[in-house]
Amino acid sequence: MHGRTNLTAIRLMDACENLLCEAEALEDLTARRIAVEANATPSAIAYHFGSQEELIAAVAERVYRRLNAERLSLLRKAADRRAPDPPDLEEVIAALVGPSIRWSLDPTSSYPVLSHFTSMAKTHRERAPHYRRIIDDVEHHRAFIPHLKRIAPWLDEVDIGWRLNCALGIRSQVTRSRPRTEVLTNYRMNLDDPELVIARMVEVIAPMFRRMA
Amino acid sequence: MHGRTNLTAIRLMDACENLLCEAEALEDLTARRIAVEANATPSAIAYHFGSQEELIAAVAERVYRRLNAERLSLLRKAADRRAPDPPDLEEVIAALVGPSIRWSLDPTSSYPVLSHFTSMAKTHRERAPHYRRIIDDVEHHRAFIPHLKRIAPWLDEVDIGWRLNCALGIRSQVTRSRPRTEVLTNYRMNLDDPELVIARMVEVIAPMFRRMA
DNA sequence: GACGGATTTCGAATGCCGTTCGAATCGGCG
DNA sequence: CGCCGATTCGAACGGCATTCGAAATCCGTC
Repeated sequence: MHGRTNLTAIRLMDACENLLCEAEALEDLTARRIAVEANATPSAIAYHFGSQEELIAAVAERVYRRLNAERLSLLRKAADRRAPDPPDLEEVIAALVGPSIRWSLDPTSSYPVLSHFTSMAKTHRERAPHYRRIIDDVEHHRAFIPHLKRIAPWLDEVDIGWRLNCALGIRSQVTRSRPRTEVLTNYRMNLDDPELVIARMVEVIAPMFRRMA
Repeated sequence: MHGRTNLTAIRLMDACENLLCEAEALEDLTARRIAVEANATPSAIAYHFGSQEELIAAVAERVYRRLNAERLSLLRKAADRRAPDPPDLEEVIAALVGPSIRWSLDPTSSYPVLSHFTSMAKTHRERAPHYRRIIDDVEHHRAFIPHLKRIAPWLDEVDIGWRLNCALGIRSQVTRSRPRTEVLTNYRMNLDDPELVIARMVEVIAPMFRRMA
Protein backbone atom coordinates (compact mmCIF):
# COMPACT_ATOMS: atom_id res chain seq x y z
CA MET A 1 0.00 0.00 0.00
CA HIS A 2 2.95 2.20 -0.75
CA GLY A 3 3.34 2.86 2.96
CA ARG A 4 6.48 3.51 4.94
CA THR A 5 5.63 1.26 7.83
CA ASN A 6 6.68 -1.74 5.81
CA LEU A 7 9.81 -3.51 6.99
CA THR A 8 11.85 -2.86 3.85
CA ALA A 9 10.64 0.74 3.80
CA ILE A 10 12.12 1.16 7.28
CA ARG A 11 15.28 -0.63 6.22
CA LEU A 12 15.54 1.76 3.27
CA MET A 13 15.21 4.78 5.52
CA ASP A 14 17.81 3.44 7.94
CA ALA A 15 20.20 2.65 5.11
CA CYS A 16 19.67 6.07 3.60
CA GLU A 17 20.31 7.76 6.94
CA ASN A 18 23.49 5.77 7.48
CA LEU A 19 24.86 6.47 4.02
CA LEU A 20 23.91 10.13 4.33
CA CYS A 21 25.93 10.32 7.54
CA GLU A 22 28.98 8.50 6.23
CA ALA A 23 29.01 10.02 2.74
CA GLU A 24 31.20 13.07 2.60
CA ALA A 25 29.64 14.10 -0.70
CA LEU A 26 26.12 13.72 -1.93
CA GLU A 27 27.19 12.07 -5.16
CA ASP A 28 28.19 9.08 -3.05
CA LEU A 29 24.52 8.54 -2.25
CA THR A 30 22.95 6.61 -5.12
CA ALA A 31 19.70 4.69 -5.23
CA ARG A 32 21.61 1.51 -5.97
CA ARG A 33 23.86 1.90 -2.95
CA ILE A 34 20.93 2.60 -0.67
CA ALA A 35 19.19 -0.47 -2.03
CA VAL A 36 22.22 -2.70 -1.50
CA GLU A 37 22.71 -1.40 2.05
CA ALA A 38 19.06 -2.21 2.75
CA ASN A 39 19.10 -5.61 1.00
CA ALA A 40 16.64 -4.39 -1.60
CA THR A 41 16.55 -3.11 -5.17
CA PRO A 42 16.30 0.43 -6.52
CA SER A 43 12.73 -0.28 -7.57
CA ALA A 44 11.81 -0.70 -3.93
CA ILE A 45 12.64 2.96 -3.36
CA ALA A 46 10.29 4.02 -6.12
CA TYR A 47 7.62 1.70 -4.87
CA HIS A 48 7.65 2.73 -1.23
CA PHE A 49 8.55 6.40 -1.52
CA GLY A 50 7.91 7.41 -5.12
CA SER A 51 11.48 8.53 -5.73
CA GLN A 52 14.88 8.72 -4.14
CA GLU A 53 14.34 12.35 -3.27
CA GLU A 54 11.16 11.61 -1.37
CA LEU A 55 12.97 8.89 0.55
CA ILE A 56 15.63 11.40 1.53
CA ALA A 57 12.96 13.90 2.50
CA ALA A 58 11.31 11.31 4.73
CA VAL A 59 14.64 10.55 6.39
CA ALA A 60 15.44 14.22 6.88
CA GLU A 61 12.02 14.87 8.38
CA ARG A 62 12.59 12.05 10.84
CA VAL A 63 15.94 13.47 11.93
CA TYR A 64 14.52 16.98 12.12
CA ARG A 65 11.83 15.77 14.49
CA ARG A 66 14.45 14.36 16.85
CA LEU A 67 16.44 17.60 16.86
CA ASN A 68 13.39 19.76 17.34
CA ALA A 69 12.13 17.60 20.18
CA GLU A 70 15.45 18.10 21.94
CA ARG A 71 15.30 21.86 21.37
CA LEU A 72 11.77 22.20 22.66
CA SER A 73 12.53 20.01 25.65
CA LEU A 74 15.38 22.32 26.64
CA LEU A 75 13.15 25.35 26.11
CA ARG A 76 10.46 23.88 28.33
CA LYS A 77 13.06 23.08 30.96
CA ALA A 78 14.32 26.67 30.86
CA ALA A 79 10.79 28.01 31.17
CA ASP A 80 9.84 25.70 34.03
CA ARG A 81 12.95 26.45 36.05
CA ARG A 82 12.02 30.11 36.49
CA ALA A 83 8.21 29.94 36.19
CA PRO A 84 6.23 32.04 36.68
CA ASP A 85 9.12 34.48 36.13
CA PRO A 86 10.52 34.87 32.59
CA PRO A 87 13.17 32.25 31.79
CA ASP A 88 16.89 33.03 31.83
CA LEU A 89 17.94 34.62 28.52
CA GLU A 90 21.18 32.71 28.22
CA GLU A 91 19.47 29.42 28.94
CA VAL A 92 16.89 30.10 26.22
CA ILE A 93 19.58 30.88 23.68
CA ALA A 94 21.47 27.74 24.67
CA ALA A 95 18.26 25.78 24.13
CA LEU A 96 17.92 27.31 20.67
CA VAL A 97 21.43 26.68 19.36
CA GLY A 98 22.72 24.02 21.74
CA PRO A 99 21.29 20.86 20.19
CA SER A 100 22.53 21.81 16.70
CA ILE A 101 26.01 22.52 18.00
CA ARG A 102 26.20 19.35 20.05
CA TRP A 103 24.88 17.21 17.20
CA SER A 104 27.22 18.73 14.66
CA LEU A 105 30.21 17.90 16.85
CA ASP A 106 29.03 14.40 17.76
CA PRO A 107 30.35 11.99 15.11
CA THR A 108 27.68 9.43 16.05
CA SER A 109 24.78 11.81 15.47
CA SER A 110 22.77 12.14 12.28
CA TYR A 111 23.50 15.84 11.87
CA PRO A 112 25.08 15.36 8.42
CA VAL A 113 21.65 14.36 7.18
CA LEU A 114 20.37 17.84 7.91
CA SER A 115 23.29 19.77 6.44
CA HIS A 116 23.20 17.65 3.30
CA PHE A 117 19.46 18.00 3.07
CA THR A 118 19.42 21.78 3.08
CA SER A 119 21.90 21.92 0.23
CA MET A 120 19.79 19.38 -1.63
CA ALA A 121 16.80 21.72 -1.79
CA LYS A 122 18.79 23.93 -4.17
CA THR A 123 19.65 21.01 -6.41
CA HIS A 124 16.26 19.56 -7.24
CA ARG A 125 13.54 21.52 -8.94
CA GLU A 126 10.49 19.28 -8.83
CA ARG A 127 10.73 18.21 -5.23
CA ALA A 128 11.88 21.59 -4.01
CA PRO A 129 8.45 22.61 -2.71
CA HIS A 130 8.27 19.40 -0.73
CA TYR A 131 11.80 19.96 0.54
CA ARG A 132 11.22 23.58 1.44
CA ARG A 133 8.14 22.64 3.40
CA ILE A 134 10.44 20.74 5.74
CA ILE A 135 13.30 23.24 5.78
CA ASP A 136 11.16 26.31 6.14
CA ASP A 137 9.01 24.82 8.86
CA VAL A 138 9.88 27.20 11.65
CA GLU A 139 7.06 26.46 14.06
CA HIS A 140 9.54 25.05 16.57
CA HIS A 141 11.54 28.24 16.25
CA ARG A 142 8.47 30.38 16.70
CA ALA A 143 7.91 28.63 20.02
CA PHE A 144 10.85 30.65 21.31
CA ILE A 145 9.26 34.00 20.47
CA PRO A 146 6.80 34.33 23.38
CA HIS A 147 9.52 33.47 25.89
CA LEU A 148 11.95 35.96 24.39
CA LYS A 149 9.17 38.53 24.32
CA ARG A 150 8.76 38.13 28.08
CA ILE A 151 12.49 38.56 28.54
CA ALA A 152 12.70 41.65 26.30
CA PRO A 153 9.22 43.21 26.40
CA TRP A 154 10.50 46.46 24.89
CA LEU A 155 11.05 44.66 21.55
CA ASP A 156 8.06 44.04 19.32
CA GLU A 157 7.45 40.66 17.75
CA VAL A 158 9.13 41.62 14.48
CA ASP A 159 12.28 42.62 16.34
CA ILE A 160 12.24 39.36 18.26
CA GLY A 161 11.72 37.29 15.11
CA TRP A 162 14.48 39.17 13.32
CA ARG A 163 16.96 38.56 16.13
CA LEU A 164 15.90 34.94 16.33
CA ASN A 165 16.61 34.64 12.63
CA CYS A 166 20.03 36.22 13.11
CA ALA A 167 20.81 33.77 15.91
CA LEU A 168 19.92 30.90 13.60
CA GLY A 169 22.24 32.32 10.96
CA ILE A 170 25.11 32.34 13.42
CA ARG A 171 24.25 28.78 14.35
CA SER A 172 24.34 27.69 10.69
CA GLN A 173 27.64 29.43 10.08
CA VAL A 174 29.29 27.67 13.00
CA THR A 175 27.89 24.22 12.20
CA ARG A 176 28.27 24.35 8.45
CA SER A 177 31.26 26.58 7.70
CA ARG A 178 33.77 25.29 10.16
CA PRO A 179 36.82 25.97 7.95
CA ARG A 180 35.85 29.63 7.69
CA THR A 181 35.31 29.84 11.41
CA GLU A 182 38.69 28.27 12.04
CA VAL A 183 40.60 30.60 9.76
CA LEU A 184 38.85 33.74 10.96
CA THR A 185 39.65 32.89 14.58
CA ASN A 186 43.26 32.04 13.70
CA TYR A 187 42.78 28.42 14.80
CA ARG A 188 42.97 29.70 18.35
CA MET A 189 39.43 28.81 19.40
CA ASN A 190 38.59 25.33 20.61
CA LEU A 191 35.76 24.44 18.25
CA ASP A 192 35.57 20.83 19.39
CA ASP A 193 34.04 21.42 22.81
CA PRO A 194 30.33 22.04 22.20
CA GLU A 195 29.73 23.73 25.57
CA LEU A 196 32.56 26.17 24.92
CA VAL A 197 31.19 27.02 21.49
CA ILE A 198 27.68 27.44 22.86
CA ALA A 199 28.97 29.79 25.53
CA ARG A 200 30.72 31.84 22.86
CA MET A 201 27.52 32.03 20.84
CA VAL A 202 25.45 33.06 23.84
CA GLU A 203 28.00 35.79 24.54
CA VAL A 204 27.34 37.25 21.09
CA ILE A 205 23.61 36.64 20.78
CA ALA A 206 22.45 37.66 24.25
CA PRO A 207 23.27 41.38 23.79
CA MET A 208 20.77 41.44 20.90
CA PHE A 209 18.02 40.99 23.47
CA ARG A 210 19.37 43.36 26.11
CA ARG A 211 18.36 46.97 26.38
CA MET A 212 20.92 49.20 24.70
CA ALA A 213 23.24 51.25 26.84
CA MET B 1 46.04 25.33 -25.63
CA HIS B 2 43.36 24.40 -23.16
CA GLY B 3 43.23 28.01 -22.02
CA ARG B 4 40.24 30.04 -20.96
CA THR B 5 41.07 33.12 -22.96
CA ASN B 6 39.74 31.47 -26.09
CA LEU B 7 36.54 32.93 -27.51
CA THR B 8 34.42 29.83 -27.02
CA ALA B 9 35.87 29.34 -23.55
CA ILE B 10 34.58 32.80 -22.69
CA ARG B 11 31.25 32.06 -24.32
CA LEU B 12 31.02 28.90 -22.24
CA MET B 13 31.66 30.82 -19.03
CA ASP B 14 29.08 33.45 -19.95
CA ALA B 15 26.51 30.82 -20.86
CA CYS B 16 27.19 28.96 -17.64
CA GLU B 17 26.84 32.14 -15.61
CA ASN B 18 23.56 33.00 -17.30
CA LEU B 19 22.07 29.55 -16.86
CA LEU B 20 23.26 29.47 -13.25
CA CYS B 21 21.41 32.73 -12.65
CA GLU B 22 18.19 31.76 -14.39
CA ALA B 23 18.06 28.14 -13.23
CA GLU B 24 16.05 27.81 -10.08
CA ALA B 25 17.51 24.36 -9.49
CA LEU B 26 20.96 23.01 -10.19
CA GLU B 27 19.62 20.01 -12.06
CA ASP B 28 18.56 22.45 -14.77
CA LEU B 29 22.22 23.13 -15.45
CA THR B 30 23.55 20.40 -17.75
CA ALA B 31 26.66 20.33 -19.86
CA ARG B 32 24.55 19.94 -22.99
CA ARG B 33 22.44 23.00 -22.17
CA ILE B 34 25.50 25.11 -21.42
CA ALA B 35 26.97 24.02 -24.74
CA VAL B 36 23.81 24.91 -26.68
CA GLU B 37 23.60 28.32 -24.99
CA ALA B 38 27.21 28.95 -25.99
CA ASN B 39 26.85 27.57 -29.52
CA ALA B 40 29.27 24.80 -28.74
CA THR B 41 29.28 21.11 -27.86
CA PRO B 42 29.67 19.37 -24.49
CA SER B 43 33.13 18.27 -25.58
CA ALA B 44 34.21 21.89 -25.66
CA ILE B 45 33.67 22.09 -21.90
CA ALA B 46 35.96 19.14 -21.32
CA TYR B 47 38.51 20.52 -23.71
CA HIS B 48 38.72 24.03 -22.28
CA PHE B 49 38.06 23.39 -18.59
CA GLY B 50 38.59 19.67 -17.99
CA SER B 51 35.12 19.10 -16.64
CA GLN B 52 31.79 20.78 -16.07
CA GLU B 53 32.60 21.27 -12.41
CA GLU B 54 35.81 23.11 -13.19
CA LEU B 55 33.92 25.36 -15.58
CA ILE B 56 31.45 26.19 -12.80
CA ALA B 57 34.32 26.81 -10.39
CA ALA B 58 35.92 29.20 -12.86
CA VAL B 59 32.63 31.08 -13.24
CA ALA B 60 32.08 31.24 -9.49
CA GLU B 61 35.60 32.52 -8.92
CA ARG B 62 34.99 35.28 -11.47
CA VAL B 63 31.79 36.36 -9.73
CA TYR B 64 33.41 36.14 -6.30
CA ARG B 65 36.14 38.49 -7.42
CA ARG B 66 33.58 41.09 -8.47
CA LEU B 67 31.77 40.88 -5.14
CA ASN B 68 34.95 41.01 -3.10
CA ALA B 69 36.24 43.97 -5.05
CA GLU B 70 33.04 45.83 -4.21
CA ARG B 71 33.35 44.88 -0.55
CA LEU B 72 36.96 45.98 -0.27
CA SER B 73 36.25 49.19 -2.12
CA LEU B 74 33.58 50.10 0.43
CA LEU B 75 35.92 49.17 3.26
CA ARG B 76 38.64 51.38 1.87
CA LYS B 77 36.17 54.21 1.47
CA ALA B 78 35.08 53.84 5.08
CA ALA B 79 38.68 53.84 6.26
CA ASP B 80 39.66 56.85 4.16
CA ARG B 81 36.70 58.94 5.27
CA ARG B 82 37.84 59.02 8.92
CA ALA B 83 41.59 58.56 8.52
CA PRO B 84 43.69 58.73 10.54
CA ASP B 85 40.91 58.08 13.08
CA PRO B 86 39.35 54.61 13.20
CA PRO B 87 36.55 54.18 10.67
CA ASP B 88 32.88 54.32 11.63
CA LEU B 89 31.74 50.93 12.97
CA GLU B 90 28.39 50.97 11.21
CA GLU B 91 29.97 51.88 7.91
CA VAL B 92 32.44 49.02 8.20
CA ILE B 93 29.64 46.55 8.91
CA ALA B 94 27.67 47.91 5.96
CA ALA B 95 30.75 47.41 3.78
CA LEU B 96 30.98 43.81 4.98
CA VAL B 97 27.38 42.73 4.41
CA GLY B 98 26.07 45.42 2.06
CA PRO B 99 27.27 44.10 -1.30
CA SER B 100 25.91 40.60 -0.61
CA ILE B 101 22.53 42.01 0.41
CA ARG B 102 22.30 44.35 -2.57
CA TRP B 103 23.36 41.66 -5.01
CA SER B 104 20.95 39.10 -3.60
CA LEU B 105 18.05 41.52 -4.06
CA ASP B 106 19.09 42.67 -7.52
CA PRO B 107 17.51 40.33 -10.08
CA THR B 108 20.09 41.37 -12.68
CA SER B 109 23.07 40.44 -10.53
CA SER B 110 24.91 37.14 -10.60
CA TYR B 111 24.37 36.41 -6.94
CA PRO B 112 22.60 33.09 -7.63
CA VAL B 113 25.92 31.81 -8.94
CA LEU B 114 27.40 32.14 -5.48
CA SER B 115 24.53 30.64 -3.54
CA HIS B 116 24.35 27.71 -5.94
CA PHE B 117 28.09 27.28 -5.82
CA THR B 118 28.33 26.93 -2.07
CA SER B 119 25.72 24.20 -2.06
CA MET B 120 27.61 22.51 -4.87
CA ALA B 121 30.68 21.99 -2.73
CA LYS B 122 28.69 19.55 -0.62
CA THR B 123 27.55 17.60 -3.67
CA HIS B 124 30.81 16.73 -5.38
CA ARG B 125 33.55 14.76 -3.73
CA GLU B 126 36.44 14.90 -6.15
CA ARG B 127 36.33 18.61 -6.89
CA ALA B 128 35.47 19.55 -3.33
CA PRO B 129 39.03 20.62 -2.43
CA HIS B 130 39.11 22.86 -5.47
CA TYR B 131 35.68 24.22 -4.58
CA ARG B 132 36.50 24.75 -0.93
CA ARG B 133 39.62 26.66 -1.85
CA ILE B 134 37.34 29.27 -3.39
CA ILE B 135 34.62 29.18 -0.74
CA ASP B 136 36.93 29.16 2.24
CA ASP B 137 39.11 31.91 0.90
CA VAL B 138 38.51 34.50 3.60
CA GLU B 139 41.40 36.83 2.92
CA HIS B 140 38.97 39.57 1.90
CA HIS B 141 37.15 39.02 5.16
CA ARG B 142 40.35 39.13 7.17
CA ALA B 143 40.97 42.56 5.70
CA PHE B 144 38.22 43.80 7.98
CA ILE B 145 39.93 42.57 11.14
CA PRO B 146 42.54 45.32 11.63
CA HIS B 147 39.94 48.03 11.14
CA LEU B 148 37.55 46.42 13.60
CA LYS B 149 40.41 45.98 16.01
CA ARG B 150 41.03 49.73 15.94
CA ILE B 151 37.33 50.31 16.63
CA ALA B 152 37.17 47.82 19.49
CA PRO B 153 40.70 47.58 20.86
CA TRP B 154 39.51 45.84 24.04
CA LEU B 155 38.69 42.74 21.96
CA ASP B 156 41.53 40.44 20.99
CA GLU B 157 41.89 39.16 17.44
CA VAL B 158 40.12 35.89 18.18
CA ASP B 159 37.10 37.80 19.52
CA ILE B 160 37.08 40.02 16.44
CA GLY B 161 37.33 37.08 14.07
CA TRP B 162 34.58 35.24 15.93
CA ARG B 163 32.24 38.21 15.70
CA LEU B 164 33.12 38.70 12.05
CA ASN B 165 32.23 35.08 11.45
CA CYS B 166 28.91 35.57 13.27
CA ALA B 167 28.15 38.62 11.13
CA LEU B 168 28.78 36.55 8.00
CA GLY B 169 26.40 33.91 9.30
CA ILE B 170 23.67 36.49 9.70
CA ARG B 171 24.39 37.71 6.19
CA SER B 172 24.06 34.19 4.79
CA GLN B 173 20.82 33.56 6.64
CA VAL B 174 19.25 36.72 5.24
CA THR B 175 20.43 36.18 1.67
CA ARG B 176 19.87 32.45 1.48
CA SER B 177 16.95 31.65 3.79
CA ARG B 178 14.52 34.34 2.86
CA PRO B 179 11.39 32.23 3.49
CA ARG B 180 12.52 31.58 7.04
CA THR B 181 13.26 35.22 7.58
CA GLU B 182 9.84 36.18 6.26
CA VAL B 183 7.93 33.78 8.46
CA LEU B 184 9.89 34.59 11.61
CA THR B 185 9.24 38.30 11.14
CA ASN B 186 5.55 37.68 10.39
CA TYR B 187 5.93 39.09 6.86
CA ARG B 188 5.97 42.52 8.46
CA MET B 189 9.53 43.47 7.50
CA ASN B 190 10.25 44.97 4.11
CA LEU B 191 12.91 42.56 2.85
CA ASP B 192 12.99 44.03 -0.66
CA ASP B 193 14.72 47.30 0.18
CA PRO B 194 18.42 46.45 0.55
CA GLU B 195 19.27 49.61 2.50
CA LEU B 196 16.54 48.88 5.02
CA VAL B 197 17.77 45.31 5.47
CA ILE B 198 21.37 46.46 5.83
CA ALA B 199 20.31 48.97 8.49
CA ARG B 200 18.53 46.19 10.38
CA MET B 201 21.62 44.02 10.20
CA VAL B 202 23.90 46.80 11.40
CA GLU B 203 21.54 47.35 14.30
CA VAL B 204 22.07 43.76 15.41
CA ILE B 205 25.76 43.32 14.57
CA ALA B 206 27.14 46.63 15.84
CA PRO B 207 26.46 45.84 19.53
CA MET B 208 28.80 42.84 19.21
CA PHE B 209 31.67 45.32 18.85
CA ARG B 210 30.57 47.77 21.53
CA ARG B 211 31.76 47.67 25.11
CA MET B 212 29.25 45.88 27.30
CA ALA B 213 27.10 47.91 29.66
C1' DG C 1 -5.10 -27.18 2.87
C1' DA C 2 -5.96 -24.81 -1.31
C1' DC C 3 -7.60 -20.74 -3.79
C1' DG C 4 -7.52 -15.75 -5.43
C1' DG C 5 -6.86 -10.97 -5.16
C1' DA C 6 -3.99 -7.44 -3.27
C1' DT C 7 0.62 -6.30 -1.97
C1' DT C 8 5.33 -6.42 -2.59
C1' DT C 9 9.69 -7.62 -5.11
C1' DC C 10 12.35 -8.09 -9.04
C1' DG C 11 14.96 -7.49 -13.48
C1' DA C 12 15.12 -5.64 -17.91
C1' DA C 13 14.55 -1.50 -20.55
C1' DT C 14 14.43 3.70 -21.16
C1' DG C 15 16.25 8.16 -21.37
C1' DC C 16 19.37 11.50 -19.55
C1' DC C 17 23.67 12.60 -17.60
C1' DG C 18 29.05 13.80 -17.85
C1' DT C 19 32.87 12.32 -20.04
C1' DT C 20 36.10 10.11 -23.54
C1' DC C 21 38.19 9.61 -27.91
C1' DG C 22 39.35 9.44 -32.64
C1' DA C 23 38.36 11.80 -36.74
C1' DA C 24 37.43 16.09 -39.08
C1' DT C 25 38.32 21.00 -39.33
C1' DC C 26 40.58 25.27 -38.82
C1' DG C 27 44.55 28.76 -38.89
C1' DG C 28 48.85 30.50 -39.47
C1' DC C 29 53.61 29.78 -41.21
C1' DG C 30 57.12 27.83 -44.15
C1' DC D 1 50.36 24.41 -51.47
C1' DG D 2 51.39 21.52 -47.34
C1' DC D 3 52.17 20.96 -42.73
C1' DC D 4 51.11 20.84 -37.78
C1' DG D 5 49.32 22.27 -33.57
C1' DA D 6 45.00 23.98 -31.79
C1' DT D 7 40.28 23.42 -31.83
C1' DT D 8 35.70 21.40 -32.84
C1' DC D 9 32.68 17.79 -33.52
C1' DG D 10 29.88 13.47 -33.26
C1' DA D 11 29.54 8.95 -31.84
C1' DA D 12 30.33 6.22 -28.45
C1' DC D 13 30.56 4.47 -23.00
C1' DG D 14 29.28 3.71 -18.35
C1' DG D 15 26.37 5.28 -14.62
C1' DC D 16 22.39 7.30 -12.98
C1' DA D 17 17.11 7.44 -11.46
C1' DT D 18 13.11 5.83 -12.86
C1' DT D 19 9.39 2.91 -15.30
C1' DC D 20 6.88 -1.14 -16.05
C1' DG D 21 5.24 -5.70 -16.65
C1' DA D 22 5.97 -10.08 -14.81
C1' DA D 23 7.03 -12.95 -10.93
C1' DA D 24 6.60 -13.87 -6.15
C1' DT D 25 4.75 -13.40 -1.71
C1' DC D 26 1.20 -12.61 1.67
C1' DC D 27 -3.25 -13.30 3.78
C1' DG D 28 -8.22 -13.64 4.46
C1' DT D 29 -11.61 -16.88 2.78
C1' DC D 30 -13.59 -21.05 1.25
